[in-house]
Amino acid sequence: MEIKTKQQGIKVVADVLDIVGGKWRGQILAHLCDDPKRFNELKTVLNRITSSTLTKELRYLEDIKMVERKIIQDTPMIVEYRLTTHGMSIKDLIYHIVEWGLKHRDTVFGK
Amino acid sequence: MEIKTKQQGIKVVADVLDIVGGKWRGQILAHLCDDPKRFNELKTVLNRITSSTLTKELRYLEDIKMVERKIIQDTPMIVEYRLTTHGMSIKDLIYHIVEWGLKHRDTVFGK
DNA sequence: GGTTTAAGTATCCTGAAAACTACCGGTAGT
DNA sequence: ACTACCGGTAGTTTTCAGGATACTTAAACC
Repeated sequence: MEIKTKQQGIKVVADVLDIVGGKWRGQILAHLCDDPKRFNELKTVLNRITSSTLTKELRYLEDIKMVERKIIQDTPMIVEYRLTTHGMSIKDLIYHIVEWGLKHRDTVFGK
Repeated sequence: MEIKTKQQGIKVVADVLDIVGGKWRGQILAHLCDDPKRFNELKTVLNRITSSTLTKELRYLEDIKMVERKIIQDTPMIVEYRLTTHGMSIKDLIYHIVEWGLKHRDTVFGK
């Protein structure tokens, strides 16, 4: 659990940004930080995402054990998505991202 | 400089990930954390990036004031890229990214 | 019987990011 | 004269994430 070489550190950065990157994954994780959300709740709050894309992203996040899908009720179908215990660890990182963004948005986003 | 609403926080996350996301930008910034680097140094260390892509990414990072381009010598041409004082602030965030990656890579990248 | 709601699937399609290829001007080396 | 190095630019092509659109299953309400 340590950086042995420079290149190794860079690879970690690339890998993490691969998980959290893309148009939606970061936002989905950020939304799940607070509390579990149902499929259509996520769909509403993530303006303009389509069902198929949301499904794809959620399946990916499940695969990497960040998010779990829980069927709350069969009929009517109620499904809840929440961070796994492991996924919770992303909260801190997201907090740091928001912190940096708030401090530096003006310079970077040119206002 | 504060989060007023939930949606605002999410937008910050999306914006930051937009800067640092993509295939190369995070890696370029990570490499520049340690010390300034010349164009071809970056090109070598970022395996498989092409000149045109590297140029595009560097211009973008210049535009948002994260990186500065400095002509060290005219002939032979020597150009150095370094983080701006402002850009230095990303070091901490990258450190947090690496830290999270090292702790969680095994679960997430399935080993 | 028709419509609505929830949580999706299945296809096809598009647009933007990145790759590929070729080229430039100036200099130094052989 | 030829080649290689440095830091690019220009134009085209490929790739694939994400978007658009339509459909599904099962129950519940009107």
